Amino acid sequence: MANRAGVSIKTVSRVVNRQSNVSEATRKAVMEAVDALSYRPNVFARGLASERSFLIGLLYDNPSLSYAAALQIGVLARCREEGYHMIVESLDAQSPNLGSQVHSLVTESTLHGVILTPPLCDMPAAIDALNRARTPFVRIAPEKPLANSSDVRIDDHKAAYDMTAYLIGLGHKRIGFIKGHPDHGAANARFEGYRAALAHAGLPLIEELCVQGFFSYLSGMEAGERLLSLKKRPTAIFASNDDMAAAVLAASQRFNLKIPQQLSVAGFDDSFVAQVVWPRLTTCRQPIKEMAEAAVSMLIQKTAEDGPMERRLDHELIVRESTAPPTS
Amino acid sequence: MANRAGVSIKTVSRVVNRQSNVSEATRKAVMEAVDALSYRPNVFARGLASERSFLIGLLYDNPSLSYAAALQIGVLARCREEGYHMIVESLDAQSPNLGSQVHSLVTESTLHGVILTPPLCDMPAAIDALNRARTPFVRIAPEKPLANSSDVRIDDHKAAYDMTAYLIGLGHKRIGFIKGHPDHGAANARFEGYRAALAHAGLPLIEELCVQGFFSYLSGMEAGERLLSLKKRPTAIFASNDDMAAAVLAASQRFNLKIPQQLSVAGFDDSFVAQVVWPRLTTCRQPIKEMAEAAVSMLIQKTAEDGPMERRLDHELIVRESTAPPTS
DNA sequence: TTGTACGCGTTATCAA
DNA sequence: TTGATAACGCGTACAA
Repeated sequence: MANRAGVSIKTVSRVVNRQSNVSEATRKAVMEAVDALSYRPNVFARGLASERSFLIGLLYDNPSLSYAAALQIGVLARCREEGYHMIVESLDAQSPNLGSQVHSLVTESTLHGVILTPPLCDMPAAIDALNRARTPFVRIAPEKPLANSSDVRIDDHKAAYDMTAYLIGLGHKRIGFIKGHPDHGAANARFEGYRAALAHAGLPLIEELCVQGFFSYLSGMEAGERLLSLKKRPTAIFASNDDMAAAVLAASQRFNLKIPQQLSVAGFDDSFVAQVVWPRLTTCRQPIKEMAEAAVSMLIQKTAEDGPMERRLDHELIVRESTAPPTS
Repeated sequence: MANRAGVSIKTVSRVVNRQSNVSEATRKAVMEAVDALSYRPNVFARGLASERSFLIGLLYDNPSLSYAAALQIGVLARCREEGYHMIVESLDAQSPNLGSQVHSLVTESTLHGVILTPPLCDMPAAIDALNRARTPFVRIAPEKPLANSSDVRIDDHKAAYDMTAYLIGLGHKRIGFIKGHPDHGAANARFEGYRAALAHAGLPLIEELCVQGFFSYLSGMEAGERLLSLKKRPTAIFASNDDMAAAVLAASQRFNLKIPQQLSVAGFDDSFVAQVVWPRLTTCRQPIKEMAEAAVSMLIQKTAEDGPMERRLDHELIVRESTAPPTS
């Protein structure tokens, strides 16, 4: 114990926890001892004795690794600043016992808070379990706001609207759309944004130009091939994420289409692949790291019962080489 | 407590920990109660009372997100099977107080074991700290074996040798090589493998064809541009990982080079990008997920003091569309 | 095969 | 402002 090295007994606790009621003199003495012995309060003892576990749970079931990885960077950064740790779990959103899995998880570890990523954030079973365990959570990019629940998101509707409007502004009239995974709220919002932009420009929504994808590269490939096999193919394709857009790029190679001369391709997320494929993707940047940081901050501040908060961050249209005016 | 619901008191502990000395009858009774009350032993109480924390730490400082992400999938899978949890921390390998950071981390959390990824696995400060805290650890793809330390790896030397030999077999004689980050042991092993294959084929090692990269896309881009600007440019380029190989693909676009007709490109890892770029990359598959699983298994088995183990997994040459015989 | 007492390192409560 | 003491929920050692 540092108390021996210092002067007092478990006033150490007060110092470590930055409580008041400590004289500057003893505080200093304790801090020195802490440094000298490189003392660190044991996480388990803390967790056991108090409510505070200093553990943030990141729960995900996401086909896109890059999305989850980017999220983690933000979570880790904030955790480090605040002396928290991140524990990550992958769950199957479709599992019938998702609820009990989540419940086990949080009661087992008495997590300080949980970050729910899509599509988990829209699973009633998960949310119920969290509420039951009285564990604070914040949802990332959920389908719709929920009473008594915090979330952080971008305006997916507007983002997709902006992208579509940009393509229309380029002169495109036949714009294909590859939808995202139907379980993800953001996917639907993006499709609605696309529709709204078409409508606003007086362009018809053409059924055969809207095909279902699932955010995965493979699904993007299939969707892309279907769109490019059309008798009247689109002059531009807007995919709901970058992985699928990259797949469209690959598919267009098979059809011997020059990008962007014969086909414009746009993605969403501005993930790593967007900058790695050739031509680089025009896309919509989602500030994933910042979203993660905001989520952690909300969880930590939540010590006081402030009620649910919502935080909406800005997206950004990133124009690169995969889009251009149609040639015809 | 489930004991009330069941019959006995803390025989629950025995059942939960799968100890012997429990009659089938009581075991069943307890299990039912456990299910009924959805009881979960508290991680903190366990960690405090025993040595076992059921927490595996994954420590990384890796420029490549995809590598870390792939690793996590494997770790998570094994953890789930064994009832462990994964806590991940990102560290700065260059930080002067890396040692104390690692030390804090493990003493704070009494981690059951730690997985050290490159380049952390070759940092004496980190290893010392772990030894000091008497925390078991296994190193992924370290530079060289260490006394008293477990590791899991592939044979990077042979893998690079195989790839180089494949390119030579195709007829290439001027094969550029983009090195990986010098802090990563695997990077050096790969370069040596490349050299050995050249030597074995009686081909000279041409200085200007070997350029330094750092595993990042950007560094691959710069290295690629340098190689392609050469008066006598190589007919093939072998990059130490896929991110850099993808960058070479992009760079070759600027030079108006057709892949693979005018330039063959090979990568390493078989990461997501390898299949997403066009043409898809010929690469060397590293079973990252399996390596991670093996690492966790070693950590968990290590309950008994078996001494250090080494595990070497197989690599696999994956030939795709980015390589072909030279045209000249 | 099962139960009892004790302690793990910290925080919380209440006195001093 | 500080210090004693009792939890926190479990595992371990030993007794029954």
